Formats: sequence, C-alpha cells, structure tokens
Amino acid sequence: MAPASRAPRDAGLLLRKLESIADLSEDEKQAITGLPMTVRAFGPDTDIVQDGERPTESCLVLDGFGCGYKLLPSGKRQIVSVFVPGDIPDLQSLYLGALDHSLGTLVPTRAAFVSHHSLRDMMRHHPRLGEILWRETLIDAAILREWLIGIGRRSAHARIAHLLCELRMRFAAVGLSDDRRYDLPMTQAEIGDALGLSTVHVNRVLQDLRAAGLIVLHGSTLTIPNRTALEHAAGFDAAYLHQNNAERRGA
Amino acid sequence: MAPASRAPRDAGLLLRKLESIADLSEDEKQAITGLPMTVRAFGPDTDIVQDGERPTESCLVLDGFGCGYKLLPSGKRQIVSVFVPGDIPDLQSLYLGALDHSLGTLVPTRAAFVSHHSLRDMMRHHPRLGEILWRETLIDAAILREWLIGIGRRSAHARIAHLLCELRMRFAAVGLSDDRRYDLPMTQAEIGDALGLSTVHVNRVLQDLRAAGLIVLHGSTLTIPNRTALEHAAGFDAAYLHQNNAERRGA
DNA sequence: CGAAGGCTTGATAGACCTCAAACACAGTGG
DNA sequence: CCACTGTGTTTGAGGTCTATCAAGCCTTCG
Repeated sequence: MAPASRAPRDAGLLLRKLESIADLSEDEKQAITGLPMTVRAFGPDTDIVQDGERPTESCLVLDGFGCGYKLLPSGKRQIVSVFVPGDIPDLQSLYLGALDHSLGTLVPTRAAFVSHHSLRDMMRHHPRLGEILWRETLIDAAILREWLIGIGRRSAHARIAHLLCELRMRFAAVGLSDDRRYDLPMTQAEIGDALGLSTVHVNRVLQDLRAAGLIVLHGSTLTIPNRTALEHAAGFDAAYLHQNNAERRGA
Repeated sequence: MAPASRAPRDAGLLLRKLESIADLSEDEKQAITGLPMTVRAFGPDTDIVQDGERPTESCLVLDGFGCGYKLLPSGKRQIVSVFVPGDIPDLQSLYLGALDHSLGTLVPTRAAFVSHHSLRDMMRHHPRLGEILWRETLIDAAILREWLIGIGRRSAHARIAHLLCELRMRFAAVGLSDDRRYDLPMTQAEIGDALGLSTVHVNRVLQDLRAAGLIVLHGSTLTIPNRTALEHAAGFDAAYLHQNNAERRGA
C-alpha cells in the first residue's frame, strides 16, 4: 500500500460521486482533492468499525463491497445496509457519537479514511459540500425506508427481486454493471440476513426466479434477461435511490 | 387558529428540542425564535404531505401523533416512522426533492411550518444549528435501522413490545409519559402496518402480553407494570434513540 | 337507535423456518 | 495428483408462525 501516491486518485472517486449530485466550483474541488486520506485494505468478512465504537474518521469505499449489520442476542444477524464503491458508509458517526451497528466487508475491499476533523474543516469553509454530504445521509435513509417496506410488506420473492434490482442500479451508477449483468457479491446466507429470510428459503426463491426466467445465475455472475420483468416482479421503483439528478440535469 | 399569537410559544418547543441536543448561544436562540412559522391543525387520519410532493416547507409537530407511510400497489400499507411532539418529520425534503413517502396524522395534530428558505437562511448564518438538524435526521435513520432489525429478525411478540418501549421513551422525552404509563395513540391495525403484521395477529399478541402481565391496557391507556421485564422481552436497548446526551451532560 | 370503527374470536391455509444431510467446488498440503 | 477441508449451495421432511377469511361483539357518537 502506498497511501501517499494513491490519495489523488482516490479523491477523484469522491469528486465524481459528489459531482453526480451537484456541480462543484474549482474551490470546492480543490478542497476535496486536498483532503488528507489514508487508504486501508480489508480482507473478506472483516469488520471495518464495530458496533459501539466512536470513530474519529469516516471512510470512502474505493472498491469492494460490504454491509452494515447488527448481531442480536439470539445470534441472528440483520444486515441494515450495503455499500458499493463511492459510498461513505459511516458518515453518521460525524454527529452521532457511538455507532449503533457494525460495518464489515463481504469481499476484499479498499477504503480511504478521512478524519472527522478534516471533514468538519472542509464543511466550515465550503458549506455547500456539507449540504451534499447531508444529502448523502438522507439518501441512505431513503434506501433504509425502502428495505423496511420490503421486509414488512413484500413477499420473499419480491424482496429478493427488489434487492437484485437495487444492486444492479447501484453498481451501474459506478460502472460495475451494464444494464443486464453484474457480479453478485453476496452469498445466499447474506441475502437472507439482509432480507430477514433463512438461507434455505433464499435458495428456493432464487430457484423459482431462475425457473421463471427472471434471472440467470452462473457462479456469482447474475444476468437479468428482462429488466422490466424483474422490476415488475419486485415492485421496484428507482425513485427512492434519488440517483438521477445528474442525468436529469443533462450531465 | 391564530398563528401570529402562537408563533413564540411554538418556537419554544423547537428551542427546547434543540437545546436537549446542544447548548445554544443567545444569537442562535434568537435565530430560532425569529423563524417565521405558520401553525396548521389537522384532524385524525389526515395527510400532511403526500408521496411524490415537493414541499417547500418543513414542519415541527406541536402536539398530536402521526406517521410516515407508503402504500403498496397491493393495497397494503407500511408505516416507516412515527412522530411525536417536538419531531421534525420531513426535514429530508430540504435536500431530497420529491418525497418518497407520505406523512399523515393518526390523531388530531397541530404542526408549525417553516419554509425551506427560512431554514436555509438560518443555517447559513448559524452553521451549528444546521449541524443539529442534520443530527436529527441521523437519529431518524438510526430509529429506522432499529425498526428494520425488528421486522427482519424479531418475533411478533418482541416487535410489539419493542414498539411499546420506544413509544414510552419518546413520549417521556417530551413529558407525555411517566415511567410506566402513556396514551397509546395507535390502533391495532396501525401497529400492524408499522410492524409488518396483520391486525388479527397484533390483537392476539397483545393478549399474550397482557396475559403475561407485561402490559395493562385500559382503553387507550397503556400501563407498563415492570419496565425492565418488558424491555427484556423486547430486546430493547435505548442507545439507538441517541437521546440521553442532555442528561449525560448534566442538563 | 342505528351506524361505524375498533376489538375479539374461530377456523383454515400458506409462507417460511428449522433440522439434517448431501452435493459441488476451490484451495491446501502431502 | 489426489485425498482433505471448508464454504457455499441444494434437497427433503416436518413444524410453526403468521396471514386470511369470516363473523360476532363492544363502544362511541350522531
């Protein structure tokens, strides 16, 4: 790892992310590329920060895939969020003190860490960047709401289809998927932990979806032959991702 | 309704709310009490703002009780949040454009509306107030996570007990409950919509909880004879409400 | 007094879980 | 090269939680 040499490139990812939300001035861009970052690499199934910790820095995911989760006394696990490259999964620690859940990788992942101090400093001088980060946390909450709706009121079939649609969309936004294919980075057990289902049931529902021709699964490569059909089965409406602002404005 | 005469008192509630999070300077207090607000009253089961709207103002709940919810094509409803006096349920619209769910009352409710413009203006001059509001939205997200965990991995009994614990805590924070008693403002159907359960099952579980002596329900008055017992049954840990900062700091 | 909404009860069905075991595949080491 | 291990997937059987349908009851309120 050579953090120093990587920092500029990594800030570029953050830059691209924030620019997809709003246009940035030169000043603001420089403030971002000037942020002191250190890159750390994590193996698969490794905690990045743990429930109860009080982090003094937040991280930007550079590559890989991971999730936020909480372990219950019963030993069960609930995954409450997933993060893809470009996401900033623990922004909440900036203002909330102790973390109320853990953050861990699911596959090997690299992340760039920025101290809360630097972030606060940046936002003090560039309030609009603060607003953009705030907006990020609001989108995370919107995704959370959609998950809640799914677990509360959708069938297992729709829930799984919905997750697959969401992942496709989020991967596509960072160039990790075309319209119909991506690498599914979760095991069936992990899908179950995210959707409140047992591994066995996830397996059976996936088989149903395959039999219905809604998905094709070769190894970890997921193909969606008919996107509309899958989204229909899922009751998927991408509005909650609040993702299209850049395109809508014609970027 | 005489908005003009009510405004000062209503700003007081907001003031108390924000002061429970952080100490405020005289300047900041004046900025808050100076916010132009208009008060509106709503009957029970009335929408305040609807899914898809683009509000230009946010509201502060003065009294009453309501929820955020979304209707599914199937006709089912999922309640994704509840709000009590002092809450600011649609702060997200400040930065997220179109609302991705509806906000409605469950009982008669009064709310004070402040334009996004005024809020942005206030935050521009008092960045720390913006941080406090940001923090509010982060707490809402933390509550959402806990709901997700409940619906995903807790039994119906624990889920219902958990909701009752959360409501007790949140009502107590605004003086609407002592340690053991409060007015439950939700019907059994609404509890079901919040927790992803059918009305019938909610009814049966409530009977179980009563039979177990964990709760006493006379009309809409809920009494909790043994708080520890109920919280244990619920797997309730209040940390996620991030509510104790004021007390911890000795306020 | 009738109507409406909420609560309660019974019966039945289905979605999903748990337990248990077998299978497939990749990586490891002898 | 081949057992060997570990992780992930698949299958089967049985059980339970929770939903659905349908009806009756109670309280409130006009």
